[in-house]
This record gives sequence, structure tokens and C-alpha cells, in this order.
Amino acid sequence: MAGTVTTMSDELHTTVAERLRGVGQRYTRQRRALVALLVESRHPLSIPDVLVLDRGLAQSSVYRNLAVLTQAGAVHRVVTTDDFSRYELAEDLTHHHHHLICSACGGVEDFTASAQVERTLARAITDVSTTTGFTPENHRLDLIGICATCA
Amino acid sequence: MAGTVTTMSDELHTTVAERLRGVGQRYTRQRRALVALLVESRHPLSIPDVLVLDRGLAQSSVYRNLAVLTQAGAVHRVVTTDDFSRYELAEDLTHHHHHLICSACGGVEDFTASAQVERTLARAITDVSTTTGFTPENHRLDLIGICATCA
DNA sequence: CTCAGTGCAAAGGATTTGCATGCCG
DNA sequence: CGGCATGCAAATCCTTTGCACTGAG
Repeated sequence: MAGTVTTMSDELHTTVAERLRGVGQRYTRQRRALVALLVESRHPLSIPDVLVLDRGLAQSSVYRNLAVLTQAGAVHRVVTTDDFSRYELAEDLTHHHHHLICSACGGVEDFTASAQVERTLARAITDVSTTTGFTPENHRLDLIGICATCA
Repeated sequence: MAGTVTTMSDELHTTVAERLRGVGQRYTRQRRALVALLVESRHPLSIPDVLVLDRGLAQSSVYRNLAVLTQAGAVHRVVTTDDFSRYELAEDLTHHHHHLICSACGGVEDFTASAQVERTLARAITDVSTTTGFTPENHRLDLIGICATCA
């Protein structure tokens, strides 16, 4: 299994490196570390999360590097209801999914919707873009509620 | 028309007053003013928006009163991608809708999805609650993209 | 040697809070 | 009168920025 994971990560890292090059940025050790953390985590991470998971990182550098990775399109920023931004790998590096946001603790978990749901959504989205002057780039379907831990 | 609006507002204000009482809060003049602003606006308002629309309001009181109204379940806080929280009337005081969030300016507009989309979503949501330990209270379907003004 | 990346500390900015005053009940 | 609501200003806290240092090419 370790072998498989390594292979996946290698591909991923290559892609991330390309995207960073695309915006004139290097793929440094710390940026690799951040991507690795995001790969391992099954939910978006806040900066405090990251700092706890890897004590060797400076807060300001984490902020800066996540901003760089976001600009490069390798990482996506997730906004919840609490005071912390969270970060996850860009969907095209992982898979399309949605979020379960706990209104009690602000935590986020991922979930995947059925193909039918996604098809319906896609249709609705094209409808909107033809009806209004708005150009959709992305959609987010979040369920707000109480997570198993807080219940 | 003025008459009609007044009637609608009266009902609304009564409901808001009840909800405030429910959490041991009064429906003061300033809270009325805030609700009135939210009724008139076709999209969620940020605190700066509110302060511009009504120069007589103190910033801290607006924050406080919107927090109170939110607690009472009369107002809902909307998080976008920029630094400002926005506020709108609770959906059960208006109607169920979704948001078009501009990734360029952070602005928000409302849109309504078709009944079929909502039906599909509802089914997906019950699926999730049975599959996971998560208890959904609400869902949000936001389209991220570029608004007509920024395009 | 050059220049981007990093860490530390200070600054920035939205939001919250303390406290004195005013007003509704 | 009593207590919550309000306004002003100061404090908070996430996030950003300035600056000197380090390391890769």
C-alpha cells in the first residue's frame, strides 16, 4: 500500500510543481509538506490545524505558501462559519465533492453526491448562466448541520 | 403599493418580534431599522453596506444587533470569499433561495432554483443523514463565478 | 552572487468588548 | 427606578506585511 500511495503522491506532486511553475513559483520543501498534509487529511485544514500537525512550520510562511498554492490552482480555500479559513487540495487533483459543515464547531467533512444529483446541478447551473449575466466557474453545495461529534 | 408593503412588513415585524422575545430580546428601533434594510435589499448586506445605507447607526451596535437577530433566527449570516460577512433575512421569513457569489468583488446576488433541483437536493440530503452521523439543518448551494458587473 | 523562500515580530483590519449614558418598560 | 440598548473607544484575533537571514541555482 505504501508503494501505491507513493505513486499517487508522485503524480500529484508533479502536477502541483507544474502549476507552481505556471505562476512563476518553485515547489519548495515546505510547500511539499503542506501538500502532503492536505493529501493525508480527509477534510480541509485550518492554519492552526496545520501548525499543530507540523510544528516545524512558521505561521506566516504557512499563510504565504497556502496563498501561493491557491494562486497556482493547486489548493482551494474553504470558508466555513467560524473564524478560520480552511484549505484543501483543488478538486481536479482529488475528486469533486461537497462539505458537511458543523454549525456547532465549524468543522468540515467531505462527502460525495450521487451522479444524478451532480447531473441535476449541472443543468441548473447552465440555466442560471443563460438566464442571468453571471458566469459560473464553480459550485459549492454544503450541508450545514451538527456533526456526529457535537450531536 | 405603499400599503401592500406596509402590510407585508407588519407581518414580518411581528414574526421577528416573536422570535426576539423567544430569546429574551426586545425589538428595538434600531433592530427594526436593520430588518427594514434587509427587507428592501435584494441581496445580503455587509456591515459597511449597512452603515452607508443608514448613517445614523453605530458600527458596534450594528454588529451586536445583527448577532442578536441571528441568534433569534430572524437573520442569517452569509460567508463569501472576501473579508466581510453579509446578512440576510432568514429564509423562512422570505423564501428559499441560493447565492451567486462573485469571486472578483465578493458581491452576492440571490437566485432561485427549480423545484426539480430542490427535490433532487432534498433527496440527496436525506441520503447523507442516513449514511453518516451528520444531522443536516440547512443546505447552501452557491455558484462561484464572475458577476455581470465584473465581467 | 542573486534572488526567492523563510522566520520573527510588528502592523492591518474586521469584529468584539468595556464602560458610561440614554431610553423603554 | 431598573435594566437593557446604544455609542465611543479600546481590545481581540485572524491574517498580512516588513525586514533580515538562509539556501538553492
